[in-house]
Amino acid sequence: MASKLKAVYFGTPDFAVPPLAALLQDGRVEIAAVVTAPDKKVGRKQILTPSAVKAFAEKKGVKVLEYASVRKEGAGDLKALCADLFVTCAFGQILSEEILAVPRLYTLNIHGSLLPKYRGAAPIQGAILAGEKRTGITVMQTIYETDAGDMLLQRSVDIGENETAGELSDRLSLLGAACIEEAIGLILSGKAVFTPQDPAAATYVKKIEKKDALLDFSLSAEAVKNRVRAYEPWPCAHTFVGGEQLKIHKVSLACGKGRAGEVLQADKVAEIACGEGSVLLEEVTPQGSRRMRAAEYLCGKKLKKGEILGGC
RNA sequence: CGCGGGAUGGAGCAGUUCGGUAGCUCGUCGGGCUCAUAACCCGAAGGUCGUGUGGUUCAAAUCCCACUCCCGCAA
Repeated sequence: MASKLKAVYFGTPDFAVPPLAALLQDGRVEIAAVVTAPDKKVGRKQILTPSAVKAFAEKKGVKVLEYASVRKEGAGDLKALCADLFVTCAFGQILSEEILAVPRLYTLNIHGSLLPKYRGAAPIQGAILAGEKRTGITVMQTIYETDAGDMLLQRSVDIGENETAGELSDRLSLLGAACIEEAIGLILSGKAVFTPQDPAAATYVKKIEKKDALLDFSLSAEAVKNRVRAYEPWPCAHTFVGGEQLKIHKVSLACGKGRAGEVLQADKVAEIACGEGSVLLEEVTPQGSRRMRAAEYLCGKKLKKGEILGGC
């Protein structure tokens, strides 16, 4: 067998860990280095915390390169590694043409959607927001234009009716690991064929922001449910009850009628009217409290029938 | 020292401003009603009010001090 493929892995969050783990176990590949974002201050205590990928790589004894901007600082280091392959996965930074040209073979990206749909920073949330029943992983060339490179392979999965972005992300992450393995096989056997994306079918998903998670009950019940699923576990859909934030982790559909955001029932179940239909709150986190089931929340009598939720 | 909320029977909360008999909804248990029920009616049990054998006081869930744990914001 020929010498190992020398690869550099670019990734940052949890999603990028399983594919890295797969490559590290793969006898055909040698990971020369992992490139990730610098440690960030995290949590109430603002403790400097390494990225998930960095923590994993260090545990495995892999060389870690950290850059606030790999475009500006990393080109020299990366050239010196003489890599055959770059693999990017939820890296969070755009690579320059100069860096993309460094590896001897390809720069591949593992993307969490069925391209050309849901290009961009939040493909998993994008698919859920759109009410898709199916999504998947695409392995394609990383080019300067965001997620627009020619595709090497694609694998799809069903999206569960009640699946959250967090759950789907975990599954796709594992699928991504399998896909990159398969991609390595194709490359080594000389069977790699790259298919261009149809630019006309491309859609983009912007990065999710905290403010996106304030629920708008004038949308249809189904759209509200999709938002709740897409924003779980972060930034977590929420509304306001009596001036206090109420995070909403899980809802189910119902068919009540009322003004958008109106509390239709607050006795046995918490039913909120939407623009079309209604939703039953299933799991929530009141401000200053812990996550709880709707039935427990209702025991505290914080929610009153007829009240209008939303705004702040 | 980043800002803020919280800890009260098994669960979720009120009561703390202005100290004075431990309260609500739900659950549990017993009984009743019913063809039947997670529904309804009657009754009961269950709490060192986070910790300190802390301080003040005739008297502390409530005021003061210290500590522990949980959570939201911000990143």
